[in-house]
Amino acid sequence: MSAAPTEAQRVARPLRSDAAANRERILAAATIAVRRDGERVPMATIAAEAGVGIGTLYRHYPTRPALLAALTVRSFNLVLEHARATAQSDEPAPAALAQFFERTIAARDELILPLHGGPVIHDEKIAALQIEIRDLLERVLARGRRDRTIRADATPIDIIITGAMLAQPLPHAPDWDQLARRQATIFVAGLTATDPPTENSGE
Amino acid sequence: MSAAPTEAQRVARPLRSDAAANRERILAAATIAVRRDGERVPMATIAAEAGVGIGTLYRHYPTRPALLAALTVRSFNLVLEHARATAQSDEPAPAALAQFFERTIAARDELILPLHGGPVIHDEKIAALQIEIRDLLERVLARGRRDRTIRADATPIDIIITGAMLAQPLPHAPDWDQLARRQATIFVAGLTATDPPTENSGE
DNA sequence: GACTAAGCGGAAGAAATCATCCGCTTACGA
DNA sequence: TCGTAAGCGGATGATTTCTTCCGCTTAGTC
Repeated sequence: MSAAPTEAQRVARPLRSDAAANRERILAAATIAVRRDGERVPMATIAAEAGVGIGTLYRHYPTRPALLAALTVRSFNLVLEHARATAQSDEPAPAALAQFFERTIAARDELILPLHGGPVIHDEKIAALQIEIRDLLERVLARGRRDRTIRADATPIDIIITGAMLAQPLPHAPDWDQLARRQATIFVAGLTATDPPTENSGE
Repeated sequence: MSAAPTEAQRVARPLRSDAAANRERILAAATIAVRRDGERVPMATIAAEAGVGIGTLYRHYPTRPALLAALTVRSFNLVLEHARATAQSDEPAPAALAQFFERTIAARDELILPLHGGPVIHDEKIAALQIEIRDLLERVLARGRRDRTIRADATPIDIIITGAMLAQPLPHAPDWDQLARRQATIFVAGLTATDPPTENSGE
């Protein structure tokens, strides 16, 4: 035991450069393939399109769920950055949220978000990211509620779900970009508080 | 040729009663299975859950796309009924659209709508149904535009896409019902014209 | 009740996909 | 430059899934 390098040393060893590059190519190819063919796209297809052998793919991601989890983590990390920018924005809350949707739409080619049916991915990292995103968005919504620019019943989940929907691959709609932007605009308009809530009794 | 029954006679022959019942069970089981496991759920699973042999499944729907097309046709037919009811409603346009979404959410366990990624289904019947639904919704929107209750840039595609999103299976959200209804409410609020458009110049 | 064509079911061969294993190659530290 | 451990790749056996085929059953008819 004492002769071996410590755990920390072994864990800290960085990937060899070719391995790191391959990992990146696999993630990029997998993102495209999954968006195009769905989450059951054959592993061999992903490997071929990444330009690596099937063995290499399986070494980096030993199972399909592991690969899908990696794609999802990467996607939520991107969304998290957007949420951070949104939370730090000085704009009024509705404009900040509109920017959040706009960023999500712009980045949608990179995003694999588990909205569609299929096996759910259980992963601690993903759960943690979701919570962090939720909290950031809640902060924006709370600010909007305080200055009466956001309706009282809106929750961060509403924002996340709508964002995920806007990021879905929609093969049939060539003008999906324009469509998505209008959907976002309409939704943000709906989030905006219509009236100062003088009438306090909910239904 | 002259000795054989005419085409019309053969085409018109109704299904034997057990065959009709099996077809119905297959469609019901397939709807549940596809919503639960995704569109690549094994045909054998569907057959088993329908309580029929695999051979029976394949006779009714000789390929997976044929089965998926049947599910989609059935779903769009349901949506078409909702669209008809919406078009005939005397309510103001926003309330009528809210009802449309409410009906879609209530029926979502029956709906297989091709929003998620995966192979697109090309089918004449489906295309025709989509057009019919679109035209009905356009009528409602036009009415709303005329009396200034619906924003000018909303299109029927916006309504259909949002409806399809609300009908998606979302495995992780146990309170998806409540969530979906709030999403619909927010979206309808966004559809509502904010101001009489006295200011006519666009941005 | 008996006949017949429609329909059923599931065994089985074909095809696709998964996931491993190990000999070869290469990055990188000395 | 050399040594070596990390990494690569694809052939391959196992597994899953597809789809056909045909003998048996049954609804509908006379």
